[in-house]
Amino acid sequence: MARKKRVTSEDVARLAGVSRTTVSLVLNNSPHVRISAETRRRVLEAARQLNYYPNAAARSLVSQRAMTLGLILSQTPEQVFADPFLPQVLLGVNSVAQRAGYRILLETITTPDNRDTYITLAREKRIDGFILSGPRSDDQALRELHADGFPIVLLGQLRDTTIPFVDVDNIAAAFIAVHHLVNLGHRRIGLITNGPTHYTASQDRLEGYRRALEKAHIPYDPQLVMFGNFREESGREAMERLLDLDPPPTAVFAASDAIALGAMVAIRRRGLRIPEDIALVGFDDIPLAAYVDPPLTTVRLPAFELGREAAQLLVDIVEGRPRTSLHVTLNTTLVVRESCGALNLPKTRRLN
Amino acid sequence: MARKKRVTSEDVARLAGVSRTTVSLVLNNSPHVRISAETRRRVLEAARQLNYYPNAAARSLVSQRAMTLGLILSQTPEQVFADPFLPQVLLGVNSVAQRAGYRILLETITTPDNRDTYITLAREKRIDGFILSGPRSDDQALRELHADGFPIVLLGQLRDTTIPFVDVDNIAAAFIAVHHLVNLGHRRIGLITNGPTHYTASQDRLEGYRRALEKAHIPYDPQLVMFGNFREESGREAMERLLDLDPPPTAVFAASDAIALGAMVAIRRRGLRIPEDIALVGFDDIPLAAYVDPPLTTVRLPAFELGREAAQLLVDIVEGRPRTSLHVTLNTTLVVRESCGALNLPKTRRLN
DNA sequence: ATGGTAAACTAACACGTGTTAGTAACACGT
DNA sequence: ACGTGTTACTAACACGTGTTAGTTTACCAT
Repeated sequence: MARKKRVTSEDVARLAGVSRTTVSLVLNNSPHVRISAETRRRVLEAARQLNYYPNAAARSLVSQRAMTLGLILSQTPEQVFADPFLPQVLLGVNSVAQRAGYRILLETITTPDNRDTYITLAREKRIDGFILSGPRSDDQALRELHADGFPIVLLGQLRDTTIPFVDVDNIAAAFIAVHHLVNLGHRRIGLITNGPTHYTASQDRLEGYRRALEKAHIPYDPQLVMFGNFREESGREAMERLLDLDPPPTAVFAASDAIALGAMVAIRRRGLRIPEDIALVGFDDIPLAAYVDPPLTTVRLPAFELGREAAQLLVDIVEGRPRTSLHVTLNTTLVVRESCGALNLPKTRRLN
Repeated sequence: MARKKRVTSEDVARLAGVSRTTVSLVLNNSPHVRISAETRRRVLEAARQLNYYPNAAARSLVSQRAMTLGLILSQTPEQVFADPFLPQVLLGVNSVAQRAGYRILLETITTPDNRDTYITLAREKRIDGFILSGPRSDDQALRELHADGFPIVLLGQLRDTTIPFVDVDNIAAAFIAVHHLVNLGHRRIGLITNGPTHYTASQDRLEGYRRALEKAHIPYDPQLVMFGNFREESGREAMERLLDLDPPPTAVFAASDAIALGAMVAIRRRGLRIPEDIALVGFDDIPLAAYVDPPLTTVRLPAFELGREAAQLLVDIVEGRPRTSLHVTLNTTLVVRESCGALNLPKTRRLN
């Protein structure tokens, strides 16, 4: 007996004995319009009774707003697969979006050639703006979209553009990490980057490393700098090359925890101890970091906050709210555990 | 000089010198209609030249299809926060959705009272169907939606409904895990559930445990069964109570890796060794499992496949494709590492 | 010539909402 | 009586597309 026909505002109007316009005005709480309390009650009652929900497509067609934000992950499948921060970033984005009445459309761009899928999303007006994680500098369509005034927020940076972004201060973070090792007395400190230097983040972490050395009047030695490619395996290989040096470094800053994990494997294979023979500091604070043996000293990435700030910035842009700055840089914190040697624990074995 | 005005199919029609209908027919490759090659070429050229993208709202208004699927995560914030499978499930869903031309709208329901947000999503026709992870049996609105014929696929199960689902065979998985311990000679095997038994998954894993004992003619001893609440902490406490038994079990099946991790802490605090004093098997195969000391033997959850199958099932339902079964059960695999004692490794210390 | 058919295209409606411009009714001050 | 303003409401347009029913043109068999 259930009406299969869709319920429209027309039906609500008829039941309440008013016009469709009045229904719209009541349901959207339009200001500048005074509707009598009695009429208002009748409309709301009719809507409830008919279980009326306004059609989203019709609404966004006329209002020119999709009330939807895109979250675009531009990463290789493996990167997404093992991304321990995705849930946290997502929650951060969600917390803001929900309050502001937006939904989240999630898209993963696993190969550069289907990058146009998020351009389509924007051009079709299916989303009002998007957050792009992992922007690539060769993305021409992205620049065009930005030039057309489409709201975009990057998670990460594109140095040669003015596109709004939210990012971590990688230079400062790396500086603090390396400075910490300097303070512990190390003078021969190796670096394994998390990725190639055409990635802004990798480049910045290298810069932070250099500045920390400079401040301590330690000459920069290119031999001590190795380049990883995000994968654990590359961290292991880089560490092996560092250990082959004569003399090897006494401490190493691995610019990602994945790299650090690989480095730990290499160090152990040589029968060396952490932190006694080689002190190690990572970057990211993935969940694993606290569990490895010894627990990894690392730089904590404020994943939830990154998502939250990016969403807030995007919503502000979409809604035309003025902002003092369109570039947000968040601070990191150094989480001191045992791999750096700063904590002198009783010399009994940890964990068992 | 760029036209700020939106480009519509009207503009394309004008430039190509045809009617708007012809533009639509060409762009949508409508069958049953024969358009001359020359006209077709002119239309496509005009569309390209004007950088035309059809408006999604208008299209979905008239077609009554949103071409969007919802992915609803009904979990507490902490659960989402630390969910190591979310990225994989997402990729699985994405792989199918992308091929079928659907987008993914992601919603997280962190408290039971904003559960109506996904009902709204459906009623507003913003999505054509959804995948619900973590359904609760007291969700009345969900049942109504299903009764109205709205396409829904559960990730997990709701036993007293006929709602389509994709799930893992928890009974078989637990059976295999416990059977493995039996094969290793254990007769006094403890169980720590991952959650309360009103969760279908928890209940099923308990059932698998019972069946494995039954098959080995080991009497079921309620004293050996403890109940966790998903959190690591609860695993530690449960394990302590198991160790207080006289005699304590020689092996324990922890029905989630988080629980197993907590159990490991408790075991070590007593100065006992894994697997020599207590053999341990977990469930989930989170990334951490391979890294803890000793590496955890556990049941691998096919996260990517769960997402993929759920999406495929949902797309089939939405598009009215006939399916032989609306209930999909996926198999798990037992990943044998060292915590169960099956691998007799050289007695040197692992990891360092 | 004529009727019939197919190809190629178009006019016009439908989808469901937000909103502007307008109207009727009424109160009120002069 | 008359203009002015306010209240409470409605008619009608706009949003941009898919699609049905219909029209014109060209071609062909009789």
